Amino acid sequence: MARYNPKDVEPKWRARWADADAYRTKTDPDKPKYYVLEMFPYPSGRIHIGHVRNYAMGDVIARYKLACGFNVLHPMGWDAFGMPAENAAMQTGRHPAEWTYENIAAMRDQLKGMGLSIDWSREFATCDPSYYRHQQKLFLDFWKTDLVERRESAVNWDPVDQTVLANEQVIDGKGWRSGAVVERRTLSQWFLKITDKADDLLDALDDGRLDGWPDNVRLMQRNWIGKSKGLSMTFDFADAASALGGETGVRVYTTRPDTLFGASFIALSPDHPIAKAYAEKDDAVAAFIAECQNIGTSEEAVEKAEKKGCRLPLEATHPFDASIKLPVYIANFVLMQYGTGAIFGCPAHDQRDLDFARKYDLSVTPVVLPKDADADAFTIENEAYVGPGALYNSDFLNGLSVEAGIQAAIDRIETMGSGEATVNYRLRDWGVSRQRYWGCPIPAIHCPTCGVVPVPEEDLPVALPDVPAEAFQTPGNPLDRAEDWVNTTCPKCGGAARRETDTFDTFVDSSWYFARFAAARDETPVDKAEADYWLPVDQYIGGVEHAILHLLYARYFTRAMQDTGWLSMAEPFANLFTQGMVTHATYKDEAGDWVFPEDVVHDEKGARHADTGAPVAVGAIEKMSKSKKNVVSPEDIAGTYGADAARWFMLSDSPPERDVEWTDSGVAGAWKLINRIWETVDEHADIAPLSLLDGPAPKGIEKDESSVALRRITHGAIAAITDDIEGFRFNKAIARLYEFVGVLRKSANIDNWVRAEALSALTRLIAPFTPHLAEECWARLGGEGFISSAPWPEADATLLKKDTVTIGIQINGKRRGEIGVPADADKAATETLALNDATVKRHLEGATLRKVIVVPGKIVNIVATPNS
RNA sequence: GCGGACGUGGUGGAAUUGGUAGACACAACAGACUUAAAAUCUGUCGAUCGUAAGAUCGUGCCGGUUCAAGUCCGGCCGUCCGCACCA
Repeated sequence: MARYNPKDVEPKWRARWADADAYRTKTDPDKPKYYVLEMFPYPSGRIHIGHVRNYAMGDVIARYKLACGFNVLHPMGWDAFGMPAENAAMQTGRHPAEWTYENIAAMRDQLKGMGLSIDWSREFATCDPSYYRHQQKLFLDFWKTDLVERRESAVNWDPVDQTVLANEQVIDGKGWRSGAVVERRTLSQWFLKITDKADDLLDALDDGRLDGWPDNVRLMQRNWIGKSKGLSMTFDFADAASALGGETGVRVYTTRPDTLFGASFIALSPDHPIAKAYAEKDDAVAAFIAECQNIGTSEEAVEKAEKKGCRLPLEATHPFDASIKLPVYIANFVLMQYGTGAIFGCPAHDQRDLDFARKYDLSVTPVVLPKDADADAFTIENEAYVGPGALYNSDFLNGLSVEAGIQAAIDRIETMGSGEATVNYRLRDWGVSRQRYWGCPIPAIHCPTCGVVPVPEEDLPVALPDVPAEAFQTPGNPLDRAEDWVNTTCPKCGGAARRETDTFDTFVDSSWYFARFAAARDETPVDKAEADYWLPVDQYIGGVEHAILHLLYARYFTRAMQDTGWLSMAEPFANLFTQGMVTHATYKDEAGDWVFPEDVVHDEKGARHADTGAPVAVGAIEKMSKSKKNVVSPEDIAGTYGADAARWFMLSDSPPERDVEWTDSGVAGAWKLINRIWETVDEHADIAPLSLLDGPAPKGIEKDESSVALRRITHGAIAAITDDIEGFRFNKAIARLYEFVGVLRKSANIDNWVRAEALSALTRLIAPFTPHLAEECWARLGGEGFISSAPWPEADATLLKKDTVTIGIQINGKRRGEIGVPADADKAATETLALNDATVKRHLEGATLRKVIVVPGKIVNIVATPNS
């Protein structure tokens, strides 16, 4: 008997699948479709064990649905634009395109080595001009449809690298790469008006359209959109004539208009136009604003920053009581981007306002009285009261609840004409401009005469100019310096003009790739009829780290494509599964440098370096990352044990949504099982081939106990594993397979037909997990064609019913034994059987029976009290 | 600070609606085979007591509901994730 050798077997089957074009998908309106998609990878260089987990999960679903008779689409491509390619260009002097396409080639080979059922004919990279030209077309359509806006916006500017940085790239107020202090600059940027769709993006989270999404992702999106209902209102200036900036009052936004009588100051954002007007006339104000801008936008900075303000020579009149004058400050904690960029401060009921009021010695008037509190004794010390209660100190609002007070205050302000109920979102419009070379060029032209003009469609694509690799050694965007490319003529007036040199945020690239996979056409972004057949994606699988941005942008983009007539649905992903990360222990040597796990040995003295013997510190178990060196190469594993073993291990033990720690012993366990299956199949191939199943079941097997027992196990396994795959419980499906194999190996004297039935089922059940092994087993058993085209096994319901069941017996809630009862025994019969059980009798001696609770098929609980 | 998830043997984890806690696997230990080792196979494996039958305890901690709680409720403790000066 030959030992199973994946090094020969796996490439053989992959070659045969490829020759037969086994996973090529065609649109077929007569068949039900199923679109499985895993988030496409960034071509960083090598595939990572996390990719193996992600794509193995998708492949299980794809192969399972294929076996169930669905027309399955399971494509793959590359999210290929982005910063790492430019960083590599800076470090290695290689052109981003060269680096990227080389990585793609290497990773494609690796992925193919996993034996995934992917339709490779649909592959593309987002950096292919044949992809991004359509993205440019979509953008032009969005522009025409008023989904796009050009607007000034503050950005983090790195003065050394001369580029815009994302917030995540600003560390302690400094550029992550250059270390230079980041400046805030205002640039004209392109925006997609996602806030216009905020309500629908929010509604869809709860109205059933996204029932196939995990609750936590929906919640994160809800919080991110952050809808709040409140009041926008104007506080008039007491001496409007002397106010700078040409305004007679200031507009504020509040969600707590019920606390208006507790107002003690007005605060403006340092970026507020009125603040800026004063800064021009007053150096102290200008200095304060400059100081605020230096704090930076990072979270830590914001958290530590003390509340500070700068008093303006200005007072506002209280709308409900003209005798109350409120001082106006510029305050560092007020954000220009949210609401109106100005607030009224009510220190008693807002912690920030209270901190500010204490610092500047402003009045603190409580206006909400907690239930059971005494109005005379209730005071605010250093903690604002934000809970419910009854309004007081509040004139016409007195006695109302917070909710009723909010409404009453809004009504009064609206009647007075000085404000109106307003909805605000935390979500901001999506700035898509990046001052980068390696991205999709934004198809716009700047003309000194005509302004910003769209590139005519017939001129698409606006292809990236071929700049030399050395261009990346100079700070700044190489596109700015590509004079031949930048200088062009205006499509409107024909005069000299310049191209837009910003490229799209790479999130744009990944916001519609799923549609392109399904319905690509050379001349249009998608074919609508084909997109209607395939979309939405039935099962989308990826990391939870994309729970907010990518998924929200893709949802927005689908709506925008609906508005522009390219698609006919709003939601791109019907079902979403977020899988956990693959983690591994980290190691550091005495110098504090990371050490690869393969260089670490464990002995009685602890962890040491394999070569030097120097002690190594064992660090936290973390997500595998190159920088921490805690990576395991999938190629090594596949080389030793085969792709099937790697896939099997990645899916066993841990629930798919949870993080899994990589261990070497785990893969060895997978390898053992693969061999056991092969041996079992090989031993039976001649005596129990699949051809036996062409004939009818032998007479009398329904009376043969061991045959019936094995058939029950076979059909029980089919039912349970099917259910587990449907529910993404791959770890449980695998546990079931272990059990099934264990029983089958010990089935020596059972009828061959019954064993052939079990082997047929087993082979088809493992096919989604270990496709190469399954094909080899299928062929060995004499199966016809690929197992990938064999139908999924069906469980025989009559074999799932049990004749007798074992149920537990409790006495006073404690388990005292178990009995076998007929499966259809009623309560009375079960109770009689239980009470006649010897153990039960023994326990009931000297006690009085009080009550017997029977849950048929599950448990009997006998309540008794001792006689004393 | 706000929102959410989770906490079960030495380990990963099962127990889907309250109903026999610990399936399946890893590690460990013992045995078989072997000159030996590896591989493979067999067995043991929550804790305590007991030769055994069995008994008692046991799902982060404290309390509650119930005939019955890992599961439900209240209060703590801990870990992880998301958001974070959002008015």
